[in-house]
Amino acid sequence: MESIITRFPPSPTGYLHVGGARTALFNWLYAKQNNGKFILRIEDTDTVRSTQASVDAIFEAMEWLELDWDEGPFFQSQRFDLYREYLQRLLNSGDAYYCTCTPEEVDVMRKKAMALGEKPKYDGRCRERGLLKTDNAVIRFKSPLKGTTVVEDVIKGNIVFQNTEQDDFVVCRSDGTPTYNFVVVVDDITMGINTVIRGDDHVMNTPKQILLYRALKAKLPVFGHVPMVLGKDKTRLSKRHGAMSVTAYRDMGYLPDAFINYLVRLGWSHGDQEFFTREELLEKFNLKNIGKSAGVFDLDKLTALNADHIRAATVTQLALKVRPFFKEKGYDVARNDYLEKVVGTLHTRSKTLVEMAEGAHFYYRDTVEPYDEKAAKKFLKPSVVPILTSLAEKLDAIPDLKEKTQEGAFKKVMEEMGLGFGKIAQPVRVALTGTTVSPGIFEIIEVLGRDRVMARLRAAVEFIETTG
RNA sequence: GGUCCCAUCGUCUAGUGGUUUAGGACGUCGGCCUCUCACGCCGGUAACCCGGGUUCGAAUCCCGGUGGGAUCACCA
Repeated sequence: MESIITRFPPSPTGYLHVGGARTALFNWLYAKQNNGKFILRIEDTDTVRSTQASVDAIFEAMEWLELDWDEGPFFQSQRFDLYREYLQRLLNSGDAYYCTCTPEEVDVMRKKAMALGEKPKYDGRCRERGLLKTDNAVIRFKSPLKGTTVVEDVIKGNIVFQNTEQDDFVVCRSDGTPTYNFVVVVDDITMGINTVIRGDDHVMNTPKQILLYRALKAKLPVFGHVPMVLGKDKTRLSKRHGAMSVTAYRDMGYLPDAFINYLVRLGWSHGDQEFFTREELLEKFNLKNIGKSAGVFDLDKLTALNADHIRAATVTQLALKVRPFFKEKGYDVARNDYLEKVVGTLHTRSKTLVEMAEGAHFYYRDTVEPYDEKAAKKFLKPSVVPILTSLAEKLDAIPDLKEKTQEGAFKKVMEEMGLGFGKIAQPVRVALTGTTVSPGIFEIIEVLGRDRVMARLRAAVEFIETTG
């Protein structure tokens, strides 16, 4: 069997968005799991809208998602000679012709057809005129006048198009540049692409492309059109729905593996399984189980999945991923062993890396003040001064301040004061972290270390005495 | 408007004629656990778009309707 060759062909007119990332992912998974090739091709024939910044943004996003390509990136803007050659073939075989109608004239044809209640299209008036090349001529493809063109879609099944619906579309503009449907076909043929997985929005292009394949006497690839990703209001995902750029999700603290897990699961299933590692995806992904209907992008579900992936990761892996977020917050990340300890306490309680960075704040501040106003009001009252001073004393007497060794100190204070653990832990938590929400008290004390624990306990007492 | 696609809980989905009082996950609600918040655990809520067929039997097959989406360029 010939090996699978897929491609991802973004046009560099913006960042890589969610829908694009998903088709890239499907192509990548399918190629990789079949020991095939995944090719990256930049469709930059629209020189006006294409930018280098967009090309860079696409690379950046692909890198974050860890989608590597085996060939390319190819740039269509550098392949014009090839397109010209194929254009000539079409002309030579009589499958294309020059047309001198101006855009305005074609527009009139469309309007006229529309007025008659017909489908707006070019009427083919230059089709048999045998025109030669002139300055403002375009080249049109000679579309069959009858019959049907069938798209055999591996996801949607057979889709039948009447050829009468097709008009003689332009394959080469009057300025000599080739158009999209033509270059795609030439590229896919010459790059040996045999599997085309792309968005739903391309189905209407497919019959045109099939006609081109036939005229060029090339073998058809397997087509698979994946449904769109929609926003909450069921319309095409756009800026209104929040972040479009894939890298925005990186910046919001999502793990790439969680993100691809979510993207694949949106529209594809493997029974009831929700959580997939990258390796599992590579193993289990298939075209057959891709659904036919569009899916709504749901941030809550992504977040839940992200939490699962965070929990499944090791502390070492997480430390590596969260590092940039800590840096961003101004935390000193030089000491990796400390960072890992911090991450260890936040591991199962963070849904995103951003959340983790926020939760780590108190570990990296010299002082915990100013306290959260409500927390201080509720827990840092004169009545807790004896608790804090007594606990400080007892903790200080413990030579090795580990999670396990602290219990005795707390017990003694509980007995002395005749209070439950909760009554003691909360004020201590506020004293050590500044808030009422944090990891467990014992963990915090161990990670913070004796000096800072003592200083913060003392500071809290001082705070109570000066404000109280 | 023409053409094309789609249609199971709010959302992602399982389900391919009977094993289904339609299952799971996210969300949501309630409870338990507990040093706070989470996590975890337990439980509740909630769906086969409508109408006709086919069949002993339909979420599953067929037709029609409705609804949603895509696309109609010398853009990709």
